[in-house]
Amino acid sequence: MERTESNLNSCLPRIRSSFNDLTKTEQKTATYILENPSEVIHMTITELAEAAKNAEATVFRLCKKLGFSGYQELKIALAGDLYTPLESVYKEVSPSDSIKSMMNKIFFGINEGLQDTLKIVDEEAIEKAIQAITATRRIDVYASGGSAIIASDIEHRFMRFGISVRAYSDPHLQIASATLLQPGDLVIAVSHTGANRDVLDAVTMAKSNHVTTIAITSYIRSPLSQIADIALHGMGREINYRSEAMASRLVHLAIVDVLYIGSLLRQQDKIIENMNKVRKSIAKRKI
Amino acid sequence: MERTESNLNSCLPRIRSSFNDLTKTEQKTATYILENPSEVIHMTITELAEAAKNAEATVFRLCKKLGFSGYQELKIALAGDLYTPLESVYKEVSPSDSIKSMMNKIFFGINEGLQDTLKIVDEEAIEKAIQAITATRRIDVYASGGSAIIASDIEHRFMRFGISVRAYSDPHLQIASATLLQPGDLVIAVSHTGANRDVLDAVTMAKSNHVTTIAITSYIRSPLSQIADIALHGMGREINYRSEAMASRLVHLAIVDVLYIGSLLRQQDKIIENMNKVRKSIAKRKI
DNA sequence: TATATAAATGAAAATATTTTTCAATAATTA
DNA sequence: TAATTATTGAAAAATATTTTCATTTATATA
Repeated sequence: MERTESNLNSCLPRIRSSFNDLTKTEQKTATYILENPSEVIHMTITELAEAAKNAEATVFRLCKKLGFSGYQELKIALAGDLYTPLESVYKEVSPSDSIKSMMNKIFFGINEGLQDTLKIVDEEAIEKAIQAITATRRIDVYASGGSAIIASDIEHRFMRFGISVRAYSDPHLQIASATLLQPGDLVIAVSHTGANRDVLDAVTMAKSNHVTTIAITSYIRSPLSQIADIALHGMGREINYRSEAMASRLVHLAIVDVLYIGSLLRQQDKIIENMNKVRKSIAKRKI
Repeated sequence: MERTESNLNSCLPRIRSSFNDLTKTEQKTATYILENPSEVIHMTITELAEAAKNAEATVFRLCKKLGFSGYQELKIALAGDLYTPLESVYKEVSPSDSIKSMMNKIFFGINEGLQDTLKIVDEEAIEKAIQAITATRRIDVYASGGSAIIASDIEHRFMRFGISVRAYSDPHLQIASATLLQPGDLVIAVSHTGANRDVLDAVTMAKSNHVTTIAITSYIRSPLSQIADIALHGMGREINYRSEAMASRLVHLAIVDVLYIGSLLRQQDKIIENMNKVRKSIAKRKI
């Protein structure tokens, strides 16, 4: 999926999110920028190239790859980043931390992930996703491993709309469901890495059936983002303690919230009726 | 290129304070910048000169006069001025909101929930919960509805510890599992309201089997919090659009992260402790 | 008011920076 | 291994910037 040029408002999160897709020399430059952002905003492309020990052309290609129109745009975005208070303090959790301190760091990391997501969000893609959701009668959700709970959440949430929503974490069921989909149906695929083979296969199958596909991943240039019709990214900077894609799943859930509320607002009348029904039934089970 | 010592974070204020000292044409340019800052950061000096209807040299002189080393420095400073931090006023999401604005509000609401949780957190309870988790060999997790995904997440996460963890969202299975639990086992019950009858029944049954119980809810005085041995609360202030416990489930997941990382760190302690024991035993043998 | 002086301005030249192109090299695939 | 593709940097081309300088405009003074 291609990116729009309209929302280029942040540089560092973008670099982090795309880092693995960069070439070796590009990574050298990217690292230099990540480590010396406040120097870079005063440097010419020639100076940066020299500092990062490669050619101007490489720096320029990096700019393009990150979605900027050129070096100037990157610098402008970087300057904006530098006044983010969040950029500053990020620490690793250590065994000697108090409970309070540990919680502080974990919660702060989550919030950072949310903030970064806000910066790199492709509003147009969110808009398209919401439109796709409000237009469909059936949603199949594919995910596995840690992302399976995101899929369950999507199932649980959108079910209230009265749409048929089903989450599949089993690869065979994913393919089976994808095979049976028809134009007008919708697939949402969730994967932290965006490189899960089973999910990719299922999405490919769905696409061959002319089904609209939405991807939710943490990496902009992941294979899943590439093949999906609509790609959404949560920038989940991770707490560095044996992180198991921790913050990212919270960020992905937050994106689900956005899709949910967005869809709700788009088709209030139809849905609110259903939701009230559901809420009343549930209330009976409560003391 | 020459370095500047100029303070970056002050282009617009600097223009305002120097405005009266500027010449007529300089003021024309200054006015244009004041009125279109977000355009200017993407313009070349030639474009700005044309837009403000005067020569490049004038624009350049303005830059110098304002204390910048050149046009680039002015733009960088301007980009810094322009950075708008996350909306601090929390409002309800409305259908007329843009995608960006909606996301801002939702993400901000989540962060507020996290911050509030930090404020009211019972560190002692967290500590006890972590101890209970690291001490047990079996965890059964009860939840239903929207909280079921929290339960799945707990299952998925703590499984990696090598403990037997099983999440039950089905009321019958919850009761069945609670009936079979034995002292030393652990129950974690998750419920947003803390008033789900089935979960309450299962927890009561578990307690009658002398099993330690941990509750994760959003309400301190909920029935579930009252009967559980250890009660954890996520303050999930909700986004006010027909919220179905939205932010709260993210906050609850964040609490799970805290328990997970906390347990991980404690186990590390335990390993070091064991190593010390071994070393001491060896020392004794040397007497 | 006319004139001298200083300040302001823009056109164009001189620099500097940026993009683009392209050939060489490295990596990958068949 | 050969063929193909991707990566890279040097250099050219295109743009952008700063500087210079002649001209214009304003200001002060006789």
